[in-house]
Amino acid sequence: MSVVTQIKEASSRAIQELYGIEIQPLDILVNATKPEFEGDYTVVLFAFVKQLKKSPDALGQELGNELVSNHAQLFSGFNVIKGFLNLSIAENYWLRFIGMQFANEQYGHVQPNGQKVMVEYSSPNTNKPLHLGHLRNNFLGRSIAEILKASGHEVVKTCIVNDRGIHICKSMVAWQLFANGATPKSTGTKGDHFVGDYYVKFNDEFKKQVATLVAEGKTQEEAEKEAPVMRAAQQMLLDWEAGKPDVLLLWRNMNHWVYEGFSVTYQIIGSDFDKTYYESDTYLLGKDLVDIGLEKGVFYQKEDGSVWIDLTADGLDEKLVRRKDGTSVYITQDIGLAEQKQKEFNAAQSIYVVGDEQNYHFKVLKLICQKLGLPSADGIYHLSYGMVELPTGKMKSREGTVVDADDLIAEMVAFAKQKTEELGKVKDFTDGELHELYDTIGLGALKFFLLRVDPKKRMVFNPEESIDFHGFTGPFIQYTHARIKSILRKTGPATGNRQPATLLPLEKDLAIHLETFPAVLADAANDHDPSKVAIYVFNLAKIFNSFYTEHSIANAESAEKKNLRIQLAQMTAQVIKTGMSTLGIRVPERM
RNA sequence: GGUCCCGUAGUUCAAUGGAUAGAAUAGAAGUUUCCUAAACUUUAGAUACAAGUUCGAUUCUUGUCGGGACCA
Repeated sequence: MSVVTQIKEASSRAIQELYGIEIQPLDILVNATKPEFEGDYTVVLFAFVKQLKKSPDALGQELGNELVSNHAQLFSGFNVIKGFLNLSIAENYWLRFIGMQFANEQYGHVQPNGQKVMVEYSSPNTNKPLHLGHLRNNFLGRSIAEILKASGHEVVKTCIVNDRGIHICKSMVAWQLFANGATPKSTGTKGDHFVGDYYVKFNDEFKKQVATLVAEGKTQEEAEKEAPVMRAAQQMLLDWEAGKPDVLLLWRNMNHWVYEGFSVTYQIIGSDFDKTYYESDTYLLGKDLVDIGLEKGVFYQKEDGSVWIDLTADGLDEKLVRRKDGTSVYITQDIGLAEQKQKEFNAAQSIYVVGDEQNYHFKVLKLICQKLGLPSADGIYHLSYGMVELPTGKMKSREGTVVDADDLIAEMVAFAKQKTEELGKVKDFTDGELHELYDTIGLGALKFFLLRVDPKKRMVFNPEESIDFHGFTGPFIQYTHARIKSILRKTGPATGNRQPATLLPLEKDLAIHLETFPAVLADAANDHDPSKVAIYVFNLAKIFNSFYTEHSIANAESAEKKNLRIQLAQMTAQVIKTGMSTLGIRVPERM
């Protein structure tokens, strides 16, 4: 049990003992004590002074006495300042903690709790390659899956591929017009980029045709409707729905090229899925649910035959669920897919990693599922993340300001190579080891940059400044790990039974910080927020670096000190490794 | 027009209603006969504005201004 939890529970019991009043441990606020005061953890008393009819000072003294006398192995003393009860944790407690955990490779992992969680992420369109925004999605999805696993959940990772619709038809039309039978192979192009290029060509041609039509006297709107390439794309979609063999063949080919390209990128960034759904298989789902909803009175039919749900009582609008021509809409498919996933996996929780422009959509989706009585409805959670913007503003594919995922990764890796060569610390590495190191550092920097921010918030990516390996970055943490490993190679491992009697302040800081790791992971899992782990691991590395410059490990004052410091170093490396792995980031042995 | 989100150092990010608002970076000044200087130490710098709620507000409420998203 964590120290903070122990303090909360002990305080709750003490208040019960002293005053006969029940206060839940969860309602007791415990913070790390500010550095300018004496103590390690602080109980904030203001919240109870009214209820207990005590002055903050008297309450602090009484509670402090009660806690210290009943838990001598945990607390070594206390002081009260204003309404704050500052508790000092016994040094022995930290020493015991380090002695018990320093070699535990599973430290931070929780025993399986039998709860199954689905994480749907990535979810690309098949008409263009991945960009920076997709990377945030992929890193978040992968990371939250790892964090949930570490928290004892069984995780099923899924992906829904948007492989049908007007967007892919546009690429298909352009390919027919301009490709002359070219393929990714014949042109030496990565498949997703190849198809994306035709999507761009379509738009260029479309613009040209619209301009011509406008020059001939059409309105903009008419021109956009009548442009031959647009008509062709729409016809293509109808033909696809009708199952025209040559259209289906082309569609399969182009999607296949895209998947080949994606799989290369996924391999590099570490995205994988237990189950991939394709919209071409799922887009008709949910139709039967509309009828069921009508029967149940959840939905209603308008005179024109269209079917709606009235969500005004829940503070939302009325929402269309089936058009008057009987075709279903986006949300209907999602309800159908939610039902199918539930039948297939029966997960308690279903997390959708999707951008915040769909906040409303997911509110509606969850509400409708609840009203339809789907068993999985309450477990729907939209892990909503903000857009990644450039210093110049939004990325716009039309203006060519989109940051391509493959390009960016290549740049990061190249920068890692350049920096590594400048420093010249790993000249004895083989070519294979070097490439692995560059990948580790370059991708580590990129992943850390995108994960260190609260997912909900929009963030700015500055291509020049964001490629930085100093400070609050992945490589900073990787470097700390490598340095620890280098020490451990020289000192050999710690033994369990030799420890000094006391701790220096920097040693204690490390121990305290290491002790909170499981709580941080639990917090990150609860809030679906990998940034908490990122911030934690960064702080741990920083504390270690201060400790490292101040105190020698290999040449410590005594054999006991040396052993303790090796234990601390070993455990720090372990927690960095575990923490970074939940972010999908590897840490090198040397760099 | 309606609904929702966001405004914190020059910049990029922190801060479950709690003590003097933390980091990083950019700026200034230092640290290498000693475990990897991709490091460490010191220094300066911010809650958009105005009310309210209370022992206490970056956090909650209302309004203003600014930015963004969604729904037609």
